[in-house]
Amino acid sequence: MAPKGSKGGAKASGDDTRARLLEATRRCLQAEGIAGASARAIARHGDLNQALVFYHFGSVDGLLQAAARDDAAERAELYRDRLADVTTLAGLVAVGRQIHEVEQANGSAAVLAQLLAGSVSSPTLAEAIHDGMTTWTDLVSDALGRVVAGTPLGGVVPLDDLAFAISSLFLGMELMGALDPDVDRVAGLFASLGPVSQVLDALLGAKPTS
Amino acid sequence: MAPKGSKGGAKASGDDTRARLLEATRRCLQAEGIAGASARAIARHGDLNQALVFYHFGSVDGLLQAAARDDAAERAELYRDRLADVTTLAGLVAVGRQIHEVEQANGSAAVLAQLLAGSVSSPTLAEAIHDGMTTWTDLVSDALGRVVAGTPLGGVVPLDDLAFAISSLFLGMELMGALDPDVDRVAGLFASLGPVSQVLDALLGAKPTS
DNA sequence: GTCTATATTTAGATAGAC
DNA sequence: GTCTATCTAAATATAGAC
Repeated sequence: MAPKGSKGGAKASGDDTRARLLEATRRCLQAEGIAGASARAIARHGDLNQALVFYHFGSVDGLLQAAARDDAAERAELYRDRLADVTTLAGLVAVGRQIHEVEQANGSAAVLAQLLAGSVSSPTLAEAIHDGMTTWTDLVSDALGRVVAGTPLGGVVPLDDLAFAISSLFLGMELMGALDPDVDRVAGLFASLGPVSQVLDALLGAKPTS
Repeated sequence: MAPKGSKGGAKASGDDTRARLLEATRRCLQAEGIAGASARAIARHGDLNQALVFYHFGSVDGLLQAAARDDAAERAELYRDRLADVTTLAGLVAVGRQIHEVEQANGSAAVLAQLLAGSVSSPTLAEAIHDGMTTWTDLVSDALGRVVAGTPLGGVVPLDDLAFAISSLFLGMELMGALDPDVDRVAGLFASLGPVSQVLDALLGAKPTS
């Protein structure tokens, strides 16, 4: 299953190994957390050799930074289109619900939370996360702008502050929701937030366009 | 400054050491994160001997559990009265703002976030955090109940789900806000959320009692 | 209860064979 | 590029002196 032999013109070269290391990092962060994400532990999660971490990324911290940037790019890619269609609060909640479902299978918010926890002792990791976060909050901010446009809240709501809050909400929920995995509180929240958002849309006089 | 001699009838006994270890744990989690919270690192932050961790708490994980329970108790103590007075959304936002200010000086949410990050690899730590979290979310849930009572949202809003969301929001904001400590985004959010909550209170026809 | 070793394991990181 | 072997530092945890 591991493509290490010389096969045709395929590059058995390091690009594949780098990708596998990044994927192993994600899985390790989910299973063991940032405190358990050693070079050896990461390598185990991808059936790789521990030394490859340092050959390809210089250090464990370097690998974590790369994972942070890689994850951010993938996240933006995944949700850009969905968020671009949002024009109402109910629509935003619906997309949030979808994102949570993807996230459940995906675990990328859990990974991000672990990376954030690790960033307190690594300024370089903090910077890598910060960079990736802005592209994400920009997407949310644009969606919010369309939601409040033409409502009494237009001009009153600080879009970027609220985008920051919504992003934080997702992250925090993922962290707290992991406390008892039996009940999916986030799913429950979105389910009952549907009706609430419709009430609020009505109160705000929103005009759905989609 | 360290009370280690035999002084009058004061107990130079272990109670004081336990408290100092717990305080050192808080400081260490804030400065080094869960990944750097070793017995030695914690001891350094309180000018204590590394072996005391194991004598008093059995293991590093045991100390982290104790810190989680201790923090939860202190948090409930601190905010119970403030939240008990909340009857409007604007009032809730105002209290949230106060809590954030205390938190800025205090750092307890940052500590909690680190403990949560560590809980993925320690079921016992997860349980300790979970226990402390419910008393906190109960307080928020009660406050929310008073806010929506008599508004169109009464009966529509699931109080416990929303309390979960609000608690998650605080936690996530603290994590994300640490990314660039120059700008206090949380303070900015609360500042501009004041007017918004007043608009919403008006829309909901809330009748302030305080 | 507190300290000084110390035994044991695991961590990050590198050298050198292949 | 990948692997084995290895150096060094740091971790958990304990034993035993005080």
